[in-house]
Amino acid sequence: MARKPADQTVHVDEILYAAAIIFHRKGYQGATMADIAAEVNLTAGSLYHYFPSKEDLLMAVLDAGLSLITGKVRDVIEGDDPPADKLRAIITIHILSEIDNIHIATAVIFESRALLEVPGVREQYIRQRDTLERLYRDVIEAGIAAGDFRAVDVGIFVKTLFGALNWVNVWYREGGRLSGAEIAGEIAETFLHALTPAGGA
Amino acid sequence: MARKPADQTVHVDEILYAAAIIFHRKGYQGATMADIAAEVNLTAGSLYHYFPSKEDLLMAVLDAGLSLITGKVRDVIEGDDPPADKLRAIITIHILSEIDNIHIATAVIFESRALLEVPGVREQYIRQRDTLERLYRDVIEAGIAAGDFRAVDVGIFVKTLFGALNWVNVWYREGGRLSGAEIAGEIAETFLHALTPAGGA
DNA sequence: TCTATAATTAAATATACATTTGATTAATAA
DNA sequence: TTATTAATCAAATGTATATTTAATTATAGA
Repeated sequence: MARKPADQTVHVDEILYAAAIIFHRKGYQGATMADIAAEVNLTAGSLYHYFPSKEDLLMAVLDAGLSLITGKVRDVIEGDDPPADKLRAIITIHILSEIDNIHIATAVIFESRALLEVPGVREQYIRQRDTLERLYRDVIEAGIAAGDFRAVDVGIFVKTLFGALNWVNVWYREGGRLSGAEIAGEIAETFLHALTPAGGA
Repeated sequence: MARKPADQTVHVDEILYAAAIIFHRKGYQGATMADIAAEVNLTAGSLYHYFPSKEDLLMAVLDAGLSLITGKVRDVIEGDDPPADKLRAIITIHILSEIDNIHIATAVIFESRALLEVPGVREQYIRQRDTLERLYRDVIEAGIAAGDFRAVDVGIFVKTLFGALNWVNVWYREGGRLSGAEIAGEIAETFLHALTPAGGA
């Protein structure tokens, strides 16, 4: 036994996804290379053919997760709908994307800390995270400027919103009382309401 | 060298606090008993004089954290102020307590996952968490019943709120732009606004 | 068909801990 | 004072696990 037939060969993306699953289940430090390998029917050593180290594997997962959400949010934000519509749309797509990629999304939230000490990686991660944050900030600032939103502290508001969005990964269960879309709608409504100017509808 | 003079002797609570610091810094799995011991000038083995295992140490930290917040919130909730005042007050005390005990609070949020597989502990933890959640639910339901709040989905709303509150631990830095009280005020305002009935002030 | 390369494995390396054990010394109670 | 107990340590134990190595086999291209 050595190289497997072509149709059983594993692809990098599958390993990345398997890693996300295991990181989600056991946390980065609790996950073993053997766990991850088993998820794709390989042995631990084989993973090194694809990733130079466990740390690199985590980096790849985090990068994939942040890029994914950022990409989706950015797609939705194009155009010139009013800020309220944009905000509702990005909150919705953000939540739906998370739920749809819950292993990767949860890894981003919980396991990024493990890399925050690795210099170089840290900056890269923070940059990516700030990029996403800025998309939200811009929409909210535009809404305030237009008088559509109440004048909140945008920095705090965005952190608050992100906390709420991230936390969805923690409590969401498939087949629960509400669908992902319903949850997204409810949460979007909460934050839209929070921005409604005094006296507004 | 063996037993230290009485005035240098370490107390259980100090170990618990040291553990919280290290768990916060490295995560439960990344923390070594030696790290924790070093924080109180002991050797790893000595910790077993106080806690039967690393897992028990984590349990103690989580328990302390949840009890702390629940206690503070419960204190504030007594009396019969209107729901809006109560909600503002508990959000505020919740955030201030977290910030004031950031190592323990962060451990509760990030490291409880490590114990969620240990049966017995899991139920205990979930029970404590639900107790806290119920305090919030009750206030919000009372507000809705009184017509002071808009009729949100209370389950989702509370999860959303908790996500936001928990996340404060992640981004809060001492000496930042705003004080803890200002942050708490801003966040409380956000959620109060979110509950304002349509047409209300 | 032959050859180079890619994918894979089993087994070896090396280390890093959690926990245990058996002393050793301070404090305290008798 | 003297025994008992509490607090501590250094050193052993044993295991778990990231990573490396050397071999093996499939695949694809010439």
